Amino acid sequence: MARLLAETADLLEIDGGDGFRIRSYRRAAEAAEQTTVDLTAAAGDTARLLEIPGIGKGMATNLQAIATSGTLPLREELLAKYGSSLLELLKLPGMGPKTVALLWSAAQIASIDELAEAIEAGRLAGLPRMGDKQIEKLRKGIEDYRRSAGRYRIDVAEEAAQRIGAYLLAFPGIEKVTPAGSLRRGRETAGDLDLLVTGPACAPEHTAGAVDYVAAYPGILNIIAKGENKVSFHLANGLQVDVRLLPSASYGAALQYFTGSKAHNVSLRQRALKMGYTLSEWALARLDDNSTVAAATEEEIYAALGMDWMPAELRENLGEIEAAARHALPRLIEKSDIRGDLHMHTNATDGHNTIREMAEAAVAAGFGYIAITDHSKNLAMTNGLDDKRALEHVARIKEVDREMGGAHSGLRWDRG
DNA sequence: GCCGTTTTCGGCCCGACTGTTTTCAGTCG
Repeated sequence: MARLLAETADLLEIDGGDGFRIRSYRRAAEAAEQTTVDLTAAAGDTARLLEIPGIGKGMATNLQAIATSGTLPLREELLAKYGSSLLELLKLPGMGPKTVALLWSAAQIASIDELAEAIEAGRLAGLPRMGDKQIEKLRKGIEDYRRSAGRYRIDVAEEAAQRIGAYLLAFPGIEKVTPAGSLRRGRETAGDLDLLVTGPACAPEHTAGAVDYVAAYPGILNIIAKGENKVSFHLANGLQVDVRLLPSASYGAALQYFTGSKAHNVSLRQRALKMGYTLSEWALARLDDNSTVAAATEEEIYAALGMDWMPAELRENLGEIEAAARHALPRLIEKSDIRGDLHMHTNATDGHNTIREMAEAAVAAGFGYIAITDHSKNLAMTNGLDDKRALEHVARIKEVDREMGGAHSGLRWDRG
């Protein structure tokens, strides 16, 4: 349902529809994706649908149409006019609805393949806003899109963040590098990597040296954009990295802004406006005289908005803004809440560390208990413990427990 | 098309970067 509503928003945009109506479809798509209400089951209950923020009378009707017919009339109408392959064009970088509409009306281009052909045939030259650079950008965009599309596992993004961070910190005048975006929010995947950088080298008007240094990072495949405050590039694995240089006075505002999520930020800025403020990546400022209210830390920005600061993991616009205003944020499970580990392999089979090392690491992590769960011998396991080695292993566990002052009160051996 | 702590009408988030349009439109995050 969310996808169909989002597609309808895209089609409306290509069609030149009202921007606010388009935004309503986007908002409804997000609402459909995030709600815990079973929309198919609730389709007959209009009042229930209307309780969902972003769903009004029209969207309730749309959801009901999707539940019964699998689509909605407006989407069908627009698809009949434009065809579904137009939607794929929007996925190319730099390609928005206005450009798609232009290509469609001026050159009858309705798909990525047709666009590639038109570029090869030189049919784009002479169209409005289609200079050499723009055409080359599209050509490159098609290449990139066909090669790599999608999101990256968080550990991939994390490793890239560490490597780039170490490189950046070597530049004189760069003092701090902080990953923002989905990496900071602890999502499982990241679409791109946002790195915020501050220090004397990031002072306004004096960023040129630092910008050049960023753009000289050895792992860069190609530079997407390079300005006064920002450098965007692709790494060899296709991951897009946005590096932003900020004065420390704005660091909190920028960190808040680039951590997102987008939905969280939109809600937060609406709240700011209602309170007579405007929130940007530079500061929370008064609407009337533009004077800064808060900017240096996230804490003071949230406080000025009448809210508690919240961990980045909560910022998905799923009720956390209201909860923070009521001072009723939930406590997140932290690493320190983990009491033990019930699945550990040692180097007796396919682990990498000894019993003693595992036990010491567990103590250091504050665990109350661990379970050593090495493999027994079976057909699939080449290095599993036979009965004799297993008994020796247990004896060694008892020995380590004794050496480390344990009472081995709960020690037992179960053959699995 | 949605929404409401002055409103059922009249609003709706904000700024950077790019390319090409001599003053700005389009895209992006």
